[in-house]
Amino acid sequence: MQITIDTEDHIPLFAQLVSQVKKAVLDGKLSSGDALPSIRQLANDLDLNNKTVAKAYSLLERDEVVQTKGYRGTYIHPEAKVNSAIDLNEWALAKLSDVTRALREAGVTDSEIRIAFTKTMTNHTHREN
Amino acid sequence: MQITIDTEDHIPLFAQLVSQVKKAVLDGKLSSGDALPSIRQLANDLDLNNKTVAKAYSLLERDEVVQTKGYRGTYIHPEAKVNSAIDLNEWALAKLSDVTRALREAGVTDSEIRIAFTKTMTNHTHREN
DNA sequence: ATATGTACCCCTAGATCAAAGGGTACATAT
DNA sequence: ATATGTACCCTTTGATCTAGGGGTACATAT
Repeated sequence: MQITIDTEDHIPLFAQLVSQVKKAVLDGKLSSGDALPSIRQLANDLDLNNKTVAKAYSLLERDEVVQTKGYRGTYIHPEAKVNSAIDLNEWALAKLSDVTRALREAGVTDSEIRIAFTKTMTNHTHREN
Repeated sequence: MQITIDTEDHIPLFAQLVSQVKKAVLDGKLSSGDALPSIRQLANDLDLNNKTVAKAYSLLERDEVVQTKGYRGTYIHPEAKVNSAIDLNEWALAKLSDVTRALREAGVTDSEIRIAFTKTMTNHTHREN
């Protein structure tokens, strides 16, 4: 498969990787069971840092577009085609948009909304990347 | 009425003002129709900036704890006692907490939640303080 | 030995924001 | 003239976040 990264682009590198893999799946250029290059391999080829590629891969795994088989490498997920069409982030955006609109209509200040938001994010026993 | 401000406290000055006025209303020390000191007057007494006091007053007005009558000054709102018990910010906190919990359970990253949040806040044609 | 994904630690460079203050100006009414 | 709330302008301080990188280590299996 072909992956091109534009370092000049304003879109984060890991995000470019993620969407390119998803696009390749939707276009049929990658299908269930296909092997992806290893993290270190791809990082080397594209002249990216390991962690940038690792981040993209872990996001793809969470979206079930990719399956990691430990030391055996990373492969396209059986349900990849379906899952590539689902955009978790857009759903999150919609959900948050609903709430903030309701809060604003109730007279809550933007500033207050932000403060309440960061409070929920810091209190809520955080881990994650 | 008595208002004491603790500059050393981690709680914002305007927030201290707001909660002290609400508390005074709940305790019956201030009741409907009572006049509050003017913004400039109170700022001078407490050695605060005008804008800090003005911010507190405008929040109190939004919460309908206080009523501003233009050049005639600021007075306690008829419904002040009821409205002093309502905490808009806690409600906002609860609402946001619900959504972020749902998003997290769906596998959305904290980072992604934050990004989606700021997107809703910036896109949504903002004004406000 | 070597390669796999993964999990930590630290760091930098930007951006954005809250809180508070400083200043100036305005219409309104006394 | 004076006082009222209000609406702008701009600034500083400190905090927090993203994206990205650097490094090191680990268990697993070939």
